[in-house]
Amino acid sequence: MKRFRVPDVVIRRLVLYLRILSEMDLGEGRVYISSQELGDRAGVSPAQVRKDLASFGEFGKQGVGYDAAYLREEIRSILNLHRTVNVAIIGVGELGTALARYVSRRAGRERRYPFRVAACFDSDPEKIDRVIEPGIKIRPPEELAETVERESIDIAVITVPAAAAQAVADQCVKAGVRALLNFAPVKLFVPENVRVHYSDVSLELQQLAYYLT
Amino acid sequence: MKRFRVPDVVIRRLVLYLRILSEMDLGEGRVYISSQELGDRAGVSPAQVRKDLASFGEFGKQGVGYDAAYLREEIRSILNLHRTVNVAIIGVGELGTALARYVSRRAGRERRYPFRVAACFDSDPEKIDRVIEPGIKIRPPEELAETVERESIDIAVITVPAAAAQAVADQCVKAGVRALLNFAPVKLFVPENVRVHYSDVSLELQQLAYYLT
DNA sequence: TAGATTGTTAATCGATTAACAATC
DNA sequence: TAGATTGTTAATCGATTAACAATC
Repeated sequence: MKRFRVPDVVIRRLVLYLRILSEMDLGEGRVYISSQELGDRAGVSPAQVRKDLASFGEFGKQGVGYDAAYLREEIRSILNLHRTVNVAIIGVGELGTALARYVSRRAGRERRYPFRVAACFDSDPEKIDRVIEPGIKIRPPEELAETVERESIDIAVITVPAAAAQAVADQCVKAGVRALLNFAPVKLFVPENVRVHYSDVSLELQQLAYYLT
Repeated sequence: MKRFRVPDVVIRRLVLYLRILSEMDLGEGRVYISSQELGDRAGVSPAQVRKDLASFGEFGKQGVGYDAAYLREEIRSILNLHRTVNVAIIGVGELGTALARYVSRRAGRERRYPFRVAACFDSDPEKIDRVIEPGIKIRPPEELAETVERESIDIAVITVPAAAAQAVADQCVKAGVRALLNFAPVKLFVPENVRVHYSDVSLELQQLAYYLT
């Protein structure tokens, strides 16, 4: 599978499909879902659904549709969600705290939620050793490199002030982290083998403002 | 300006250009910036920059570039950011609180930041009347409609649990809100004259997981 | 003037949609 | 079998890039 490079936007929709399949109640027997229905629920065309899935293999039966439970597990595999994904949160302000708790609580609740908050960091000496959630203690930035190594950190979530974000990103990259989720309102410059996603409230608000009136 | 429909992705980049121009130090005299430099800083090609701007008019001088301060104000106008944009936050858990404080503090600090947290809502009776930031008191959901009207709410930020998000969106739409920023991990179905943007941490983490290995 | 950079058109690239043979 | 739906190819659509005349 994945003979060719698959566009980002396809991966994004795969996550949506997985979510829909995970929320479906698959009580008794085999449940099939058509590209039409999956598309309706995800807000995309049936052709899009079929094409997206076809990037990775043949998962359906003509005339019948897709076995929901089977497709769900196939997508989980494609997305690397069958193993634990270790996350570090850098910057434990209000947002960082909220995210750390959200992710760790959800992991505690849902058996299939693969993300684990493996570490949290803050540069404020006052906060070091504070426990923000059972099992999650705030560490100082000096311990970043060794922790990334020891805990096999896969993704660093950056929730520090904008002015500090690039330096934090540099440290993460140096420590070997290959995926960043940046909440600071700045573009991060990283080597091309490192992937950065952004979550930027101010940007969203500013974009939405355009569509007013 | 805006003779034709401008793609969403252009508006998104306009926000980036605005941010870069706003962060530039425009001390003395006229400062010019070329599409090359603006593009470098925003991470897009110079041709892209010129084409994006050309959707709205002619802002540059051949052989010279763009007057940074002038372009900044033009983009601000295009994006509707010259007037106050009123925001309501629905759901004042940890994330909602963090966002309310972030936006209102930034508005207090930056003279040109146009967003105002005009109201906050939560359905928990315990939280009603609690003040989360000077001038921002939590209101009960029953007051949503009248508040949207009275405060001219432009954008509703939805930070309620996933199970409640669609109902909240319906209420917002009914109350006349035309733009939503949804943090709950669900697709919202709204009339087509209402715009929804999403900020979805779990989705981003799941998408990033794909690129590991 | 000469050099630089815009605004714009044409060419390219890539993603979405339509359509239908294959087949369950 | 007949009806339904997939997987896939071709057609369409739209966005990005390249190139260059206009012009500061």
